[in-house]
Amino acid sequence: MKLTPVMQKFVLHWGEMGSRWGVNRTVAQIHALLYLAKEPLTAEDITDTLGVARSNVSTSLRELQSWGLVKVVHVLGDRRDHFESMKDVWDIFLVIVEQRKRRELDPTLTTLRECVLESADERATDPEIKQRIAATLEFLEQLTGWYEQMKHLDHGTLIKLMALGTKIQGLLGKRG
Amino acid sequence: MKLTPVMQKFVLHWGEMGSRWGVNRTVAQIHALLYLAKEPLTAEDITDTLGVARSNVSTSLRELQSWGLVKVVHVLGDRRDHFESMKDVWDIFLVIVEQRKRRELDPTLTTLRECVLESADERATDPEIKQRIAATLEFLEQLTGWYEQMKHLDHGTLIKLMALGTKIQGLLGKRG
DNA sequence: TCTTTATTTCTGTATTTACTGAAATTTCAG
DNA sequence: CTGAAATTTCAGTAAATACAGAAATAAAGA
Repeated sequence: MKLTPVMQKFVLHWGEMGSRWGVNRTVAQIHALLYLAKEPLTAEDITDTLGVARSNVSTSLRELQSWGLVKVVHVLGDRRDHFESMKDVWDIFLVIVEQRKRRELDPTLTTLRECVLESADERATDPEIKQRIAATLEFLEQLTGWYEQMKHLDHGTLIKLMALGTKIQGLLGKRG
Repeated sequence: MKLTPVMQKFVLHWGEMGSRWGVNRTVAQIHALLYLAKEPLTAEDITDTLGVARSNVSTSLRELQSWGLVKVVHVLGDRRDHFESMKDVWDIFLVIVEQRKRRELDPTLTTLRECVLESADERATDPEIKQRIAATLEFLEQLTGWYEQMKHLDHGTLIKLMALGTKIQGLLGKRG
C-alpha cells in the first residue's frame, strides 16, 4: 500500500505516540495504518508499507487483536489473512481506555486493598499513614465505579454529556 | 525513615506502576514515599530509605518538582532542602491527568491539525482517508474541550458528578 | 577567602524492551 | 500424503532507558 505524505505523517506520529501510550512503535504504526486503510490489508502489505520484519508484524497484529482493535477478515479466493481495524474513533477510544484501566488501575486497586487489610493489624504503621492509604483506595474505587457506569452509556448520551460541559455545574447546584 | 511492611508494599507497588504510567520506577517510588511521609524528607533520607543513588534521587526530585507534585521546604536550623508531596489525592490526580494530557494528547492535536491543513491540497490522498483524519481530530478536540471545562470545576462538583453515575442518562433524556 | 557540606551534572554501565532473521509449525491445494 | 504458501515462535542482536558513581558546581559558615 502506497502512503501519501499526509498518511505517512499520521502513521509515523501515531507510532511515536504509541510509546507514550504504553504500546510499542510498531504496534501503534500498524494500528494507524489499518485505521486509515480503506480495505483490509495482509501482513505482507503491512510489512512492505512500514518496512519492518514480517515476524514483528505478526506479533503486533496479535496484540492488536487481543485488544479487540483489529480483526481478521477473509477475501474470496485469497488464502491469506487480511486485517482490518475498528473505524469508529469513539469505539477505539473506549477500547483503549478500558485496556489502560486494566493495566494501570486494576493492579493498584488490588494492592491497595491488600495494604488496607494488612495495615489493620500492623501496630508499627502510623494511623495517619494508614488513613492516607485508605483514602487513596477510596478515591480510586470511586473513580473506577464512575467509569464502570459511564462505559455502559450509549455514544449519544456520552456526546451530549461532553457537549454539556460546565453547564453541569449549574444543573447540579439546583438539585444537589 | 523506616518503612513498615505496609508502607514498603505501597512504595514498591507505586514504583512498579510508575513505568506503566510513563515515569520511571525511582521517580514513582520517591513520590509514593513523600506522599506517605508525615514530615518533609531530605534527599539523603530518601536515598537511605530506598537504597538508590543520591544522584538518582536528585534528578527524580527535579522531575517531581517540574510536575508540581513535590516542593521544597526548609526546616529551621537545617541547611538542607527538605521535600514534601502534595497530599490530597484529588489534587494529585488532577496534576497527573494534566501532565499526561500534555504529553499524550497535545502533540497529537498539533500533528492532526497539520495533517488536515496539508491534506487539503494533496490530491493523492483519498477523500475517505482525509475524512477519517479529520474525524479523529474533531474527536480529540471535543475530548480536550470537555476536559478543559471539567478541570475548572471545584472538587465538590466533581465528586457530586461522579456520585451521580448513570442517573445522568435520565437527566439528559428529559432535557436533551 | 577557604573549607565543609549539599546538590547537580555527566559519563559509562546495566537493565529492559523492541526487533530481526532463521527455524519451526500450521494451513491448504492438488 | 506431499509440497508450497502463510504464519508463528524463538534466540540472538540492537536500541532505548534507567541508574550508579565520580567529578563538578554551588551554598554557607568560619
